[in-house]
Amino acid sequence: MTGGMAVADPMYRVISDELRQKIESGQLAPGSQLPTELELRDRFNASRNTIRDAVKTLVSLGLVVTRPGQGTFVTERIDPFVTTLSADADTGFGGGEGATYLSEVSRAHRQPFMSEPRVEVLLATGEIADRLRVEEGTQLVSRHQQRHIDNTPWSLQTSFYPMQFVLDGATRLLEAVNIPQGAVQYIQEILGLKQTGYRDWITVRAPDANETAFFRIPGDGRVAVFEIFRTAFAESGDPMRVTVSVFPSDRNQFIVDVGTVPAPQLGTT
Amino acid sequence: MTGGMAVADPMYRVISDELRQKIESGQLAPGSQLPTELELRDRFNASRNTIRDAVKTLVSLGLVVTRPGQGTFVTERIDPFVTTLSADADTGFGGGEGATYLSEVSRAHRQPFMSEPRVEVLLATGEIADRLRVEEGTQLVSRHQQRHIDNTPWSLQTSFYPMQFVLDGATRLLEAVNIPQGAVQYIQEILGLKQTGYRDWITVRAPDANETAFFRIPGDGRVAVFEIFRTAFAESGDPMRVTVSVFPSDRNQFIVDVGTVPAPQLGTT
DNA sequence: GCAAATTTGTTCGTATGTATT
DNA sequence: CAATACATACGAACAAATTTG
Repeated sequence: MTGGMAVADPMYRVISDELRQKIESGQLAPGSQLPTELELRDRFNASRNTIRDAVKTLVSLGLVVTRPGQGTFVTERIDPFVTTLSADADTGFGGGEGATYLSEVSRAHRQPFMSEPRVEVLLATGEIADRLRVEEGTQLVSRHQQRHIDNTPWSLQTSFYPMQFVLDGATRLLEAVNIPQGAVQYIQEILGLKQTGYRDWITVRAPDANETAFFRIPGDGRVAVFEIFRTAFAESGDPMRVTVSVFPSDRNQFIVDVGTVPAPQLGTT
Repeated sequence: MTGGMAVADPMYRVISDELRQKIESGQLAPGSQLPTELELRDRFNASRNTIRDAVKTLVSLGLVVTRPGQGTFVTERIDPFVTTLSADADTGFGGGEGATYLSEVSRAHRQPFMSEPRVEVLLATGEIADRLRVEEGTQLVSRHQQRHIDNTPWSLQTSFYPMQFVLDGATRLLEAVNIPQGAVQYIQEILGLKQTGYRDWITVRAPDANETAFFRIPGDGRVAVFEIFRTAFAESGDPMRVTVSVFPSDRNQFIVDVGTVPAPQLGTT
């Protein structure tokens, strides 16, 4: 342990701290414009590059956004969409997916939109094979969808099913069309395979290039994404489906109810 | 729409993309050192500042870490700790807290450590008052704990109880000592108030100054934190406790089980 | 519709500070 | 103490996006 006196913070940090304090105290309101870089340069008696370093840390913290040709603005919070992961445990239908997804969103007075699926046949790779408990190289059907709410890109979802389901008669899994009653219900109707539960595995990571483009978030990883692996189980205890959903963390929150919980109060924080 | 030809990416982006590809393809293994800034400057025929911009975007993406005096290294993944939020629904005890926390961690062959609590009496503020459904300004007891695993800082946890619980006899809530059987159990024993369920509200945000210091994560928001609000409900349906837990997203993942789910396979992704 | 002004983005050069080996 | 490597800071020039006159 060296103890000793603290060294002075670098100048860009002092500047960003002062601006940060002004933002977090509300002195600089959300949506309002910061002084321009040249104004800040004069005000703090620093070079423009040092000002830019200070502003960059604020950008990194998600406190401000910069717009070329316009200026730097205090971030406006997006009204978050809240997904209940533990919805409808009895029916085996999960929160935030398929048929339940649409009704959940409508309930919050928002306009949902779900793209037609992109369907592929592919070979199981490490992570997916692992979760589905099949051999690597097993043939799978993947159904990929983009989901929007109020014209804002909201999530990317890909479900993986064993190709065997199709061979056994669930041919609509291969059609690039939404399944009205939901794939879970469809599989039960055709194959008699009932989903009795699921496990959600929640992680957070930096977005890849596809995700930054679709969600329109910065390409430098400042906005992380949730990646939720949902493994659905049949009565036998075997996995019957894996769904991978990606949500930008700046506009998504999740709820998990355990035990007896009163109905949520809409509009509550 | 202007259509038109795509303009060339800036140089620092071209450089970071090339390095990124080398890292993600495994050509640069985790833990290995990148060429120094001066070497990269010569290799890419750019200025050192431009190289630094490229490296900064990699840092921002969490792909590399820089160490002054040493060099730049490919990030090594931390073996994540996985918390089951839906644990023990029957008993009303939640995953990842108090008594269950210790046993859950031990099960994974890790060494847990929980600090003695810092206890405070304070007035309910907006967010907490809202979730506890009490008036702003109501007196609350807060119990704050730091939790480590294998000497790595793991989470910060603060629980809020109505001060009335203490007045009604649950005086140990005010003592800055761990409650062996857990506060939930203690409250039930003393007050006969049974926790019948809880709601977890999962968000992700940039860490504040305290959190960056405790978790030893960079102060610029590159590593986000989970913030999980757990509102616990009594039989009456009224909230009896709010617990706020903060976890760095680089070393934590969460599981939610809904319906019938087979036991987890340890060591599985 | 266009040109000028404004504002942020990229790139270079240079010098000095700080941490580690 | 010296060498190495990243961190901070300044100055300068030009590019690209946007707004304004």
